[in-house]
Amino acid sequence: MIEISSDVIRGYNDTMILYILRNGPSYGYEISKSIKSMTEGKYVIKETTLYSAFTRMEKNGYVESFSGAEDRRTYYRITEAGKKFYEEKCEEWELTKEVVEKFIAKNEESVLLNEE
Amino acid sequence: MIEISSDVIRGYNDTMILYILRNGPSYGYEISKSIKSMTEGKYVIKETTLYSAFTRMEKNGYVESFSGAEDRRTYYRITEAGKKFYEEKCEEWELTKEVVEKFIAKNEESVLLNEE
DNA sequence: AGATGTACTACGACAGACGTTGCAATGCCA
DNA sequence: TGGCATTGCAACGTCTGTCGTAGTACATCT
Repeated sequence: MIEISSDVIRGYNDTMILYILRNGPSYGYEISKSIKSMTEGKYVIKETTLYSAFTRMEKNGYVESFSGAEDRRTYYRITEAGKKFYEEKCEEWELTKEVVEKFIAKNEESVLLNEE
Repeated sequence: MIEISSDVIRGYNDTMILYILRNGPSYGYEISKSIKSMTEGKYVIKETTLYSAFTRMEKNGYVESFSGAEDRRTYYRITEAGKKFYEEKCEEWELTKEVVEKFIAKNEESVLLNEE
């Protein structure tokens, strides 16, 4: 069973969270459920990772927190800076993907190309 | 100018190095040149990152080092364990890509889908 | 009453990346 | 011949995001 290494996702947890918040405010537990269902259970964010991402992003001005009126939850809303950051991350991802894929062998093809 | 964040590549530096070593033994400086040219300068691995990757991978048994007969370089050769590790990383990458891409908006399309 | 789910916080450890520095040999150009 | 760039590597310490562990508290279900 192959698992996603957190080292890759590292730095993209924020992006995932912001993606969800672009559809409206949400809170920790709901976001973690969203991520799990969107990835069909392939990726489940750790609670500590999630909440530390909130504090980091709030400090950076990418999200704002507010208390729910009827419940004890802490909601988060994406800011303009957060949207901008998200879009930059999307562009960065395209570049990263392009770079990494040059080093990925797809099913045994062309092992001996010896490019340089 | 968008730059690749090291947080994404984190954990894939080893994979890149192993990819190159699959074509035969090499040494630090040559590998860094290869990575740079293969990515058309889009990614340049830091020296410290490279050499610390060598020691880590040697400790893990993914590479073996030996001294060049004619020069003062330290060469590295990929081991069977290294090849196996590399192939696992390739599979992991496919999965990671699939997961991350669910959270990437490609050029303003479908911002309001609200999937859940 | 106890288990499970919801919702969040605090603390500390770990590992990979990276900045900085240092050093030594070589090549080259002026 | 002097100086500078390039090659090639090692040691040190710092930073940051992730994650393990633990704890709190309330709600609901059995």
